[in-house]
This record gives sequence, structure tokens and C-alpha cells, in this order.
Amino acid sequence: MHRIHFELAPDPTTRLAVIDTDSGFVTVLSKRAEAAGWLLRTSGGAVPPDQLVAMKLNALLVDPAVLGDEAWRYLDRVCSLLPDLGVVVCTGRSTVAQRVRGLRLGVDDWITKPSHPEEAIARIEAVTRRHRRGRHESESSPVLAGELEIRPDRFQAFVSGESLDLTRREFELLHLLAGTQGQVLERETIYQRVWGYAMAHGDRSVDVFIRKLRQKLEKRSPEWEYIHTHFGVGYRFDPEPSGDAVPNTPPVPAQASPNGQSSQVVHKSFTAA
Amino acid sequence: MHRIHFELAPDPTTRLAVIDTDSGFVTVLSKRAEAAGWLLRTSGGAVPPDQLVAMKLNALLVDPAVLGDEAWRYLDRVCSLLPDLGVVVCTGRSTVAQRVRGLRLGVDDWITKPSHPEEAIARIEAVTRRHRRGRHESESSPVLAGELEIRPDRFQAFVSGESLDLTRREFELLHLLAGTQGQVLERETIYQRVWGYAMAHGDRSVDVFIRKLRQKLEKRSPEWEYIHTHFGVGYRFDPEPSGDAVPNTPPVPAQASPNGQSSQVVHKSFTAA
DNA sequence: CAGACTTGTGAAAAACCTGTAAACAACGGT
DNA sequence: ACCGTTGTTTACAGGTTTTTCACAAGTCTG
Repeated sequence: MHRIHFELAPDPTTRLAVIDTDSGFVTVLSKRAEAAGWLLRTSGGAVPPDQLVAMKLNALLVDPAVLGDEAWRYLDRVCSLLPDLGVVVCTGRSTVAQRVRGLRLGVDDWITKPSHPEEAIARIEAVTRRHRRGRHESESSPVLAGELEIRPDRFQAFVSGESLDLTRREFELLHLLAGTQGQVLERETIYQRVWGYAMAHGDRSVDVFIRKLRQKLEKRSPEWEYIHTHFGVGYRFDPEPSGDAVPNTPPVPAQASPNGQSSQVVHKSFTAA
Repeated sequence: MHRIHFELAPDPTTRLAVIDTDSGFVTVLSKRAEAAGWLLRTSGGAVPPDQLVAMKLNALLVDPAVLGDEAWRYLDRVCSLLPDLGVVVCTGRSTVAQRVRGLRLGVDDWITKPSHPEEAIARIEAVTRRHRRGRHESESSPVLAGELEIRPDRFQAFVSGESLDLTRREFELLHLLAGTQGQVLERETIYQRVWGYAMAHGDRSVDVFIRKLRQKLEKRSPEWEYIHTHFGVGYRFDPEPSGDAVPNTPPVPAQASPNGQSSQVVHKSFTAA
């Protein structure tokens, strides 16, 4: 009655990197990964974390033995820089203490060589599985918000047919925000989701892009307010007609989203009911 | 200037269920779990999935050996019914095929007995960590208390739709308190959980914030008392309609919550002048 | 009841955040 | 190599929030 059925979702192919020198193991693994349609990169030594970022990986399989002394530091850096990356350690003998240390650091699974490639694959899958969940809902369907039309297929947003001329980052930020309408998103979260890796302390990129977005939104849709600032927290996307009477246009009655006004909304301008 | 800062999320304590008959293992595990401040339930046999749901678990540790023939079916049902639950299998001998089958089914980790409890804990941690990340970070389900509606997704609390205008810390303090309704929390505990690090001797921040909270609560919900002082101990959150006749509203009789008061409740009565 | 502590309060000081603009670096195409 | 575009970093001004303090008020102990 019960039948295993594989995900046939075409979109999210798993992107895996393997750092190991055990060529036999790597070869077999490659075959299996290829068969599964994964994208795979292998390396015989440590790969700089920023390169890992650029690869947009889903998972990393690593034998710390090839990293030498730097192993722990490396694992730590990778895990904290890429919290969404599934990290699986696969190595020879190891003590309980080492495994616990690794897992605490952020490693997701720790397997022992010799290991059956099939099991390694299955564990990588298990580690990767969570992430995809609930992600691919709004990939390419247009989103409407206020006067905006957000079209993922074009990487662009429009107001009555006119493009906002968003750059890629701007678009992705807007898309993310619009997809979580009503929720306050913290900067870390935003950065993590748009940039793909952990935000460095003191980074202001998010703020800067928010400003750019607001400018472009304002230019094409001056009567609406889209992005609200929550002091000490982050931003919330919630289109609402602003009280800024724009000369010719009668204020849109519009159902405001059911906002129980939230905290310290900085850009608040309220219609005189 | 890199500063370690711990998650200040109102610590969602891990809720773990263990299904196993190996009393030695379970006992040791319990101790560890308790030390870590987890909530733990153990059972010697299969627990119906709907009960698992009711327990609001974060993780499940199970030895399929105690499930008999039903094991696979059970695992399958649990994994597909509770995709957000971290499932760790811990059992004696097993074949690669079995492990692969389990992992494909949705099991997140599969460890082999005899297993060091510390490692089991670490793996459970790893699995829940991943799950929490994949999910929308914060417990975003609203909490109701008295007239209050606390909405983590907005970092804000409302009374009949009106925001209390809490700042971030105020909100987090309130959220913490509301999450431990009825319990008296010591200042150190509060500080630790909200601020994320140990309180310096003589620090009055908690008191100050409690005052701010009380003010804002009072402003929007004058007929209720939410925060009670326990002299020499700390504070307790427990919404109760106050006897203070608010002009128009007849005093609510209301059962006080069943508190085994341990210390003196300072009843705040405000002088009309 | 006095003395020793604890907690409530209000206000000032210090720390922190955000908007903004402009410099700087990285990239892609010619 | 040059140039325009995009993305990142830095600096600063103006607000907000958090912390700190001194003192008043309240609670417990003996």
C-alpha cells in the first residue's frame, strides 16, 4: 500500500558540493548524484566560504580530515555564514566528543566512513528536505499589492503597465516583502533570504535597498505607502493608500488591510478617516 | 567589534517525546534533557499521531523495535502527518537499506544503539535547529491573555485592534511573561531570557521595563491587571480583571486564576490622586 | 517600630537605529 | 581599458530606545 515516491518537482535541483580526497567514494557518490539529477561540485581542499555562497548550495558534504588544523574553524565559519546550508560531515574514526562538537557547531549530520554511498545520499536528502518545504509556492505567479503588479517571470514590478526599473536585488527584496505581507521581517531574516547568507554585524545593505525601493515605488505610485519601518526590528510590507492627497486623484477608499497598527511605524501618515 | 549575541527569541524550549523501552537509555536521556531545560515525555509504545500533534512536539526519538510490525507504517504516518516534527530513530542493528528507507520516508536522523546520550541529544538538537530555521523563525501564533492579543509576527500587542506601541524589548518582555503565564519569574531569569546574557548585579532594567509595560497596558486595558509583583522574588504574569471600578463597567466577579501563591503579591492599588 | 532591603518612579545620559547621501568597489559590455 | 550600471560601505544628522541614577515608597525582620 505504501509506495515510495520521489519528489518529481522539477525546479529545485539539489546543489551539492563535496570536499573530500577519497576518490573512490567521491566517484561513486558522483554517479549517484548525477543519476538523481543533482548538480555537484567536488574539491580536494577547503573552499572559501564566499565561494560556497556564490555556488548557491543546498548541501555540503565534507571530510574534515582534508582540512587539517583549520577543520573546526572552517566548519564553524561555514555553518554560521550559511545557516541554510545543509552540512554533512563524513569522516573516518571520530569520537563522541568530536561528533557532538561538530553537531553543536551547526553540522547537520555526521556519518562515518566507510559509508554506503546510498546512505550518504539519503542523509543529504534528509538534511536538504526541510528547506525546500513551503518555498516554492509563489515562484512565478504574479503578485498584486496596492497598485503594484509584481511579475517574477520578468524580475520586475509594474504600476499600470509601467515598469519600476528595479534592479535584481531591488526586485528580490520587493518580492520577498510582498510575499510576506503583513509580517514584520527582521533585517537578518531579510538579508538571509535575499542575499542567501548571514548578515555581518553592522551591515546596512538592507536599509539602503529599502530606501531605493521606496524611491522607485514613490515615483510610480506616489499615493501609496508600501514599506513600513518597525523601529528596532525591521520592515513590514503592507500597501495602504497614503493621506498625501495627490492633487487630482480622489483618495482611494480601499479596504485597508486589517492592520491593527503596529509598533512605532515610522512612516506613518494617516488618512483623516 | 564583534559581539557574541545569543538568540533573544523567547526561548522556545524544546519539546521532545521518546518512544523506547530501553529504560537505562531513557533514564540517562531524561536527565540530560532535563538539564537542558527541555520538556520531555516518554512512552513504551506507539503514541497515536494525533496525540503527538497535541503535544506540540519539536522532536521525536523513537526505537522502531518497540513498534513491531507497524514500525514502517507508523514512521510513515508520523512523518507525513507532522512534517515539521524532527524525527530521530535510535535502534540496534540495522541495515543500510533500512536506514535509507527510513530517511527517505521522512526520518531526519538515524542513530545506532548503543549510543552515547550526549550524541543523541546533540543530534536531536541539530534536527530541531534545522526545523526551526526552515520554519518562520519565530513562533508566529498569536497569544491571547485577558483583553490582550500578542502577535509575534508583528512584534506587537493589541487590545481590540489598537496597538500598545511597544518597543522591541517591551514586546519581548511581555511575550516572555505571557508565555509563562502563572509562573513567577525571577529577575535573573527574565533578564537572561530577554536580554540574552547574564544580568549584572544591581541592574534595574527589568524593573524599569516592567513599569513601562504596566503603563502601556494600563493605558489600553485599564480594567485588567496583568503583571504581579512577588516581593523578593520577581514577577508573575496573570491577567485578571481588577476590582478597581472603572466608572462605567460593573466589576467582573471572575475567578482568580488558581495560583498556589508562594510569596506575597503586592496588590497594586492606584490612588486616585 | 526602627533598620535593612526591595521595588516604583521620573528624568537625564548614553547607546542605539534609521534615513540619507555620497564615496567606493565590482561587474559587464563595448 | 573605458564607461555606465549595480551593489556595498561609510559617514553623519536626527530621532528613539535603553540604561543609569537618585530618591520615594513599600515590605520584611527582629
